[in-house]
Amino acid sequence: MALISGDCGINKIGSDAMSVTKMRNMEELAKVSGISRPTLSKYFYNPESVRKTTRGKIESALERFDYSPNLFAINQNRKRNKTIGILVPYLADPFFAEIVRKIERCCIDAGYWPIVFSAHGQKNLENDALKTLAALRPAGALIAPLGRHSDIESVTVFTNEIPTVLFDSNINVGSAFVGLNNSQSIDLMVDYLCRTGEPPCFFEMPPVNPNAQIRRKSYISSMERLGLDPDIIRVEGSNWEFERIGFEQGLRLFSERKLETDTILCSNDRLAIGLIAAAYQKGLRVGTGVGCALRIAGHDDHPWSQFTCPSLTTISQDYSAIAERSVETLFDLIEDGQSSKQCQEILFDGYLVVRSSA
Amino acid sequence: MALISGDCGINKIGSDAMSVTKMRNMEELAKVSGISRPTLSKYFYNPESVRKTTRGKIESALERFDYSPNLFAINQNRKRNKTIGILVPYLADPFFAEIVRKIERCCIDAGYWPIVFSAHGQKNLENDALKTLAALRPAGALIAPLGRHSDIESVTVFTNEIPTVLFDSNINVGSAFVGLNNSQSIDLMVDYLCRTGEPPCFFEMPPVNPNAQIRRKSYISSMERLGLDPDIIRVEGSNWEFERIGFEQGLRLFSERKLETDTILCSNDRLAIGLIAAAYQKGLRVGTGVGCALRIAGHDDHPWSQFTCPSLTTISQDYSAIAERSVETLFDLIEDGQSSKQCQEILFDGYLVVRSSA
DNA sequence: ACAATTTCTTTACGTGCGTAAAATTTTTCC
DNA sequence: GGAAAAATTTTACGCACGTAAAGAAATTGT
Repeated sequence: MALISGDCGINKIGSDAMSVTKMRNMEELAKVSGISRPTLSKYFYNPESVRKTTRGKIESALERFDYSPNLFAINQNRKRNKTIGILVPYLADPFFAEIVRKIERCCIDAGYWPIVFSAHGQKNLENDALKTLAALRPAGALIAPLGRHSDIESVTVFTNEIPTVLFDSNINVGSAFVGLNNSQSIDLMVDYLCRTGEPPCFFEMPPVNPNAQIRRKSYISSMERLGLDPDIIRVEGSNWEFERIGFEQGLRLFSERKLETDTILCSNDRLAIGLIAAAYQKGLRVGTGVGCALRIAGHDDHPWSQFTCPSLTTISQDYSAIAERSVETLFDLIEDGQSSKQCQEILFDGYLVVRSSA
Repeated sequence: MALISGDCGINKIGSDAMSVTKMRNMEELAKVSGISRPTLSKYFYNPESVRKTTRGKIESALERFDYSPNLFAINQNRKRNKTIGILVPYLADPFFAEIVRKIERCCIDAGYWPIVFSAHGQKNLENDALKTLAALRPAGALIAPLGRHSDIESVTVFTNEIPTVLFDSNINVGSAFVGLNNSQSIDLMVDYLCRTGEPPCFFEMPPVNPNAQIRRKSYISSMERLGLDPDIIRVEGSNWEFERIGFEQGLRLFSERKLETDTILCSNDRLAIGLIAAAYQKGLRVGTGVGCALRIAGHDDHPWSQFTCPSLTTISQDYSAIAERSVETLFDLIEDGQSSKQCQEILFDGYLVVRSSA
């Protein structure tokens, strides 16, 4: 695949880098290289597809003349184009930054061209991104929807046109979903916390997406299964500034001192990061050792949860597995012409990462 | 600008969203709407540019028929296209995630189409991104280079073809640079720390980019100006996992107890986050109050530096100003046909954010 | 109601590439 | 060395749009 990798295009010979003349299009390159344009076209699609001697001629021409095919022209004309759209709700969230990074790599390795969009937590931006994405007529799309704030109809319209795999947050649209088995993971954590200390209350994230609901429900059923009373701390706000929410709600919570347990299970790590900051400010020591007033657990294994004070006990999502499986599923969908059954759901188990906070 | 915003394209009327028939191209829409294709083309470039009655007809057709112009075709054919390439070294770094977010917004508001790339900290990926970007023949590009690991020649070749504004890290290529006045900001911090306690040593970031060098030099001259001995703690590693580096080097540092001052100025916030975690683990209390063993200061006002324990005293970069000015400068460049003088440098002053860590 | 102006339609060509089919050349294989 | 197979060239068309020019239609101002 010559789109991104490979040596074609930019000449990198030291001193005469500036002396290579620029080719305006493939036609010009055909003239100066003595190779016909259709053969060049084949070469740029896949260098291996032309005879070795021809390849040699082309590549030596590429050293003397600066040329790279126009991406817009390529993608307009290919029958099945190689663009993959990626849309996440909030790219500044390291969870998404990280998983996008892995997805991008999978796409590039498979010879596709990933284009990344972020909704920045806003519904209208998500819709805009969907429109732009549709206007690109990509081969497929990987979408982590905003969730509750998604315009379901826009997403549906999109998935009707473009083969789409949803990930992270399932809004039951499109042909497949890849995500975490929240009920398993929450169960695992509740179990661990009850085994090692007081049963946890549940510090809820703003209900921005279905995961919020599923995690709350899982917490409740896990507690009931153990014969315990669920205790849920609801939070206000519906934006994506989870650390701030955790921090501010935490300050209030600790001031009012109305906690009935010393153990708090947070709906996600970013919330826990804010909560730990609030506890620190209030002089409450977090952890499992002597002199600790509070245990705090998170969920997601956020890239920085190992650097909180104390380091955060949490549930790890297998980023690589989710990324790889999402991409694989999408490629299957693309090949099948999305004829397959409706909304296949693929869930990965989370695993417990015990650190110092609980 | 109809590229992203606006109502054209996806029909959002509730019940009959599925009943609208899809137009394959502008020609088809012209037939069913009774408006000629060139006029439609004008409309999609700028809806205001056609008469109101015509606009009404088009928009009512758009409600009955699903159509949005093919982005690849548009960008292939426009004389001056509306694509803006954005390239950052590491998108999972919230600093870049945040600034990209702001840059994107500026571009969209100006009617451009931003496409984001990340080098993920790797030289070869940066080169790949530059090639892909060049193949898009964008109107312009905003690039925060990797820095020391950038392939200067590739970047030079790129900037010779595409109007480019560099930001964050200046490798003296292209027509303009927008960034922070590091020597001013470090000076400000050194001054503050000396005024309020022991003079700081300098915890260096891996020399991944020129900022690392500039900040170190600034620290040295600030200290010398105050008649003090600079004390630099060098770190190993050259990757972008700054928290980990700060944490591991911090553990070693605190074990060996060879610090000659209780005040550490970190080259950036991510390093400081790791360092604070190390101090916590070693039982060293960070802050300015009684019983504190250590003061730690950062640099950049990382989005999460307010949630460290204790919250981080740091230098704030004005993200919005840098983003806006970069985009403005680029647009000037695009208009001028990049005829202007060589490598104009625009620096913003940082300002001190005093929190609890120092 | 008329000319002047603006907007629209018609027609036609350009963009840079993909792609298909037939003709030609080169390579492979026995 | 000749036939079969593979690769390449030639020719031609398609894609979905931008854009330009000339003429027709609608609008404006008086």
